[in-house]
Amino acid sequence: MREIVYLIRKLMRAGELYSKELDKKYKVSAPQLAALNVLLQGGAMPLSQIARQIMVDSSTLTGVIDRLEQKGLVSRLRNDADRRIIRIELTPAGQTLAEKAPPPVQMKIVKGIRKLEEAERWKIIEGLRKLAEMIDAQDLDVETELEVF
Amino acid sequence: MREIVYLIRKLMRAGELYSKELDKKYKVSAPQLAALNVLLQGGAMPLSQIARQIMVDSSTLTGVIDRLEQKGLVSRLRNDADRRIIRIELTPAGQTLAEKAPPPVQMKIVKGIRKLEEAERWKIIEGLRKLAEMIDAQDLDVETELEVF
DNA sequence: GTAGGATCTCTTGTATACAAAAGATTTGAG
DNA sequence: CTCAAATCTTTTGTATACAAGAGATCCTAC
Repeated sequence: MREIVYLIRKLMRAGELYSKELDKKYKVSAPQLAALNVLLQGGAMPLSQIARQIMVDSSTLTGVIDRLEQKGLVSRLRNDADRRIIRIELTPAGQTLAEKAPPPVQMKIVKGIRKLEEAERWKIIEGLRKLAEMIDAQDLDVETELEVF
Repeated sequence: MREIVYLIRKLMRAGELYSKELDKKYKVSAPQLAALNVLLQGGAMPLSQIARQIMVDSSTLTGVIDRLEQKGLVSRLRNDADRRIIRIELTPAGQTLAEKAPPPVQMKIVKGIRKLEEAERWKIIEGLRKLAEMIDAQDLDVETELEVF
């Protein structure tokens, strides 16, 4: 039980360190790469849609896109039909990078997973699913749960 | 495979939202509560030791402790034997809060886990362990793994 | 006893991350 | 048609988070 919390924290930390590493070598962090990948898969799209896909708040993504734009990897295009929407588009440089670079975070795990038996792989997925379900089922009500302690 | 990444991200996000919720209701975030709990268990100790236990960089923890100190939940005590070390100590208010409040993050999951069969619980732990091993085994070398793609 | 390395905390700089609210624009209700 | 609600992006404010390096202090080898 305590161990579960510990392990989750460990995964989170590994993800962060990985992102820094990526940033150092490729000048692109994990969230930035995630955005590029979404654009590579789905083509130009509004910021809000990217945010949904990578599960990040739009306000967070604004900054991420800013940095990608500064590096010339994406550009913002105003849509004349609906002027609220700004479509984010890969530049050629962004396209190249997105194609060349691996899916963010994934990589670290990918290599390890390849070595596992099918059964082991399932164990991981099932376990994570259970955790995710658990989190979905409960609303974020802190109060109620406190009484358990 | 993609699903694993998605699920991990989901867990991370749930953790963040949980922390904000906690902060709103108890004026203490998850990392702050984690620090308080370590102090409750282990008594007054230097910042670096707390950092190790909650797996956070010392430079990060400095800010966390600052905020706890501002709220009067901990205090910094200079050690005369070794003047580099500053022992962090729970104040009475901090002690009360740490005793009353649940272990951070844990809670959300705890409630769900209680409902699971032993076998299910094992599946989760085994899965997470496998992931964690995987991450330990590999160094953070981005380069090598890139070639796979 | 002193210089160099080790250890501990803190500062600086950058990047996430969220909520809340502001600003611009579109849409829908009446 | 018009005004309010909804939608989309940004801004603002706060909290993590890390690395790199600064500053203080201790310890060890010589």
